[in-house]
Amino acid sequence: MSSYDDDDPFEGALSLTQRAMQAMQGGPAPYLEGLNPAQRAAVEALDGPVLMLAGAGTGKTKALTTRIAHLIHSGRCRPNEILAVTFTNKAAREMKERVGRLLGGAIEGMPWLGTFHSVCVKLLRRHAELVGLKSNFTILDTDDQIRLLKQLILAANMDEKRWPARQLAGIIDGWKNRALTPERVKGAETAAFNNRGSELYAAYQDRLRALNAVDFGDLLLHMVTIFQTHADVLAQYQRWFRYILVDEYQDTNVAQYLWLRLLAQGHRNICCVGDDDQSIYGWRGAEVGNILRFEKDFPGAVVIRLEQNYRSTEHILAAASRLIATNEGRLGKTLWTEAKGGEKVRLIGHWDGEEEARWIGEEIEAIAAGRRPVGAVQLSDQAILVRASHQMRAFEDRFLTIGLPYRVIGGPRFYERLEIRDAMAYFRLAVSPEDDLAFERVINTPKRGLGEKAQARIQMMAREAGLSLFDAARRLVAAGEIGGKAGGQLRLFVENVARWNAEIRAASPATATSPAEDDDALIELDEGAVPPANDHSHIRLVERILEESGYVEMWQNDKTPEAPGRLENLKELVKALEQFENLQGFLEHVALIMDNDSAEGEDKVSIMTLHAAKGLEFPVVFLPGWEDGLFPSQRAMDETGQKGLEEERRLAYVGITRAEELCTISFAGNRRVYGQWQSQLPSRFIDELPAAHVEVLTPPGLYGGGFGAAGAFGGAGSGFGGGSRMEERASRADVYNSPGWKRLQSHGAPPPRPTTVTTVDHVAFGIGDRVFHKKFGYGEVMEIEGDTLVIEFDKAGAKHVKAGFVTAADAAGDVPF
DNA sequence: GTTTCGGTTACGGAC
DNA sequence: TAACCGAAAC
Repeated sequence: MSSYDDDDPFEGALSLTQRAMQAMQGGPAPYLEGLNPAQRAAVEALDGPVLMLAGAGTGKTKALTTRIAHLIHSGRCRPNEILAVTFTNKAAREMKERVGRLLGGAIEGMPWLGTFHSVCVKLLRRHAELVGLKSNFTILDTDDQIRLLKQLILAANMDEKRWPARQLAGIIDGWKNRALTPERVKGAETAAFNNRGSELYAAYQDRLRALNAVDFGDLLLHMVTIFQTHADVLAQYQRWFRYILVDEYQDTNVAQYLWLRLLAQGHRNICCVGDDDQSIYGWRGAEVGNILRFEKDFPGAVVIRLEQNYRSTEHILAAASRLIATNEGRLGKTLWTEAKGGEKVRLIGHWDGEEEARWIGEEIEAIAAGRRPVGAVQLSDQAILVRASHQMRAFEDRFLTIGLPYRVIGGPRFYERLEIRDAMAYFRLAVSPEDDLAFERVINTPKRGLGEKAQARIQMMAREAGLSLFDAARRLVAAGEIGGKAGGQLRLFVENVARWNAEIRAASPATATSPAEDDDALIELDEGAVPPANDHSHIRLVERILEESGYVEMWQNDKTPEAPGRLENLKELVKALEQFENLQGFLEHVALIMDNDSAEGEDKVSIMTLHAAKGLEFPVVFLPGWEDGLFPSQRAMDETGQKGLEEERRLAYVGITRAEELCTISFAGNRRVYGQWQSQLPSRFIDELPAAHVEVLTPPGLYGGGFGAAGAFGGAGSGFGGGSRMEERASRADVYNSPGWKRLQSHGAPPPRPTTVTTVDHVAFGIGDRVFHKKFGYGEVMEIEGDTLVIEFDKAGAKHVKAGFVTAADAAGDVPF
């Protein structure tokens, strides 16, 4: 065990321990103060299996991080002997920071705190050869995965249209989630994917191995395989990881479950934290059963419930609790709060989705202006949580129009963007020219005249000679077998890649191909992220790669409106490299990083899906689109029936419990679905809200104000408003019988419109009118040709625009509505 | 080899 | 509706 005592990789860890020891000599652990009894119990039950059932907003992370601090502080183990896994990088980061703060500022020193995937990557790099890989394997993302599968489907002579690669990817992911290797699948599920599923799965795994690559599912699957087939390796880690902690346990799939169970088998020092009511990832393989079964898996487990909520008002909590109570098979928790009073959950119906967006926009502005009885007035205190990402558009459109700053969380991610993936492929190729997938991606990007024919020749040469595509290309160039312009371009490409690679090797000879192998000492540097002491030569190299490859030039010459943004993103990518010591470290990091919460400081409204909102909280929350079919989602109900409906209900529960002070649920009577207008029914979940904790608002645009104000939802005595009857629930029937409701549904073919809002379609514009366009901004009408206007925009210049896309800008520069 | 066209599909999404 | 993809047109 001397290898880590005198080596420096653990320096952070040791200093953390030392600091903890010093703190201990100073008296009892200070961090234990401020915990409530349940939290304290969860922190102090250090040995043996513990299940922490932590309701929304009950201080789960506090308990978890304090527990880690306590493990270290009490001398039970060193930081590097704790395995702590989360699902997202964000959660891992937050945990690291908070543990560090508890123990006095150190954030390094916990090499095994990370996501399931990042921990598995580290382990798998160490034991790659046991599953036929080299330790420098690459990690494919979904995009690469699909392209690979497409090739295999075509190779199997199947019609890619009838049997799309996406679907096969889903099937294979499902198998991997359940820890099924191709051999295990063979017997069962032979009917999958036109009876070819298991065969294609096997072919895919072979192909991955040949490429020295893995997909995300493999990270877990391979480790489970290794643990199951190499008792010595498993035993080594069982000894090493003396304490195991798992966050969001309700979201674990079978593979993760097996992985954890194998590791915990010996000492059983495993603490799982979760909330069965917040299990919302069943559709991607999560098994609520894992958490429901914990006490059976680990007999004698201590079960601790965190039920005191510190986040929401009593109305919000009551609404959420009542709703979730409809689900069956819960472990059961009773959330309570000391907070009294506050606003009731608000409910409002709208004519259509656009009006809903308009109303929410106004409401957000009213709150930001302090015109609503909530303490929070920042835009960043407010969030809109939708069921499906396509719902975001109505809000984006509206907010662009009125100039309300917003931020979409979890949209298309930075590292998934086309230009970033292209650039990354160049970097991958420079680091390892034998990366065939990277080669394929950029060989003709920018266009080098190397089309299908030329690429087929490279492929053939590679297959015949057993070479990588790059080496095959090099050989073809050397032999002068590809002539003309293409030949010259290919030569240039090959020379470039070879040169870049040589420079990388010269810069860091040790890491270029074969990482040091020291299986005994489980020593790991913490990620590739290294602060200063960095000459930034790799930054200059990367800039040159982008220049010399012609990639930057390609976008500079591109006249499409996206091009400038893409160049901007490339700059950002180069900047991100500054955090890393070398290119290899960066590539490793990026493969597992999916969140991009850059520019968090700005004051903007957040828009995100309910899934993305888990773990977050906001003073003000809007929950639009509560309509049957949309939420609960028809697809979820079709796929898994009652089970799906219950998961949707948990999603609703997650949504409501994100709110601290004010929660507003809304629905629309009409909505466009796939371009078709449909009339909608309010969500059945609205029936399940407790009337006493809900206030029904009157929608705008309904003359007479009958809806809500005059007793919609039953008025006093039959639903909302009957404050004394906690158990009384709102009913959709109340909605239908209300005078306002009939006006919320359209009855004919024409696209519905809010009755009292004037649309601009038929507003006649004149030459010289000031107008507003949501993309181009303000401008002046120069010419009119039928319904097309020629507008000189202040910022964007002259454009031809259909009249329907602009609104009249009044003198104040404001927008109508 | 590249661009355009037309038919199809989409709307749960972390790593 | 719009975005995407493969096939036909250029």
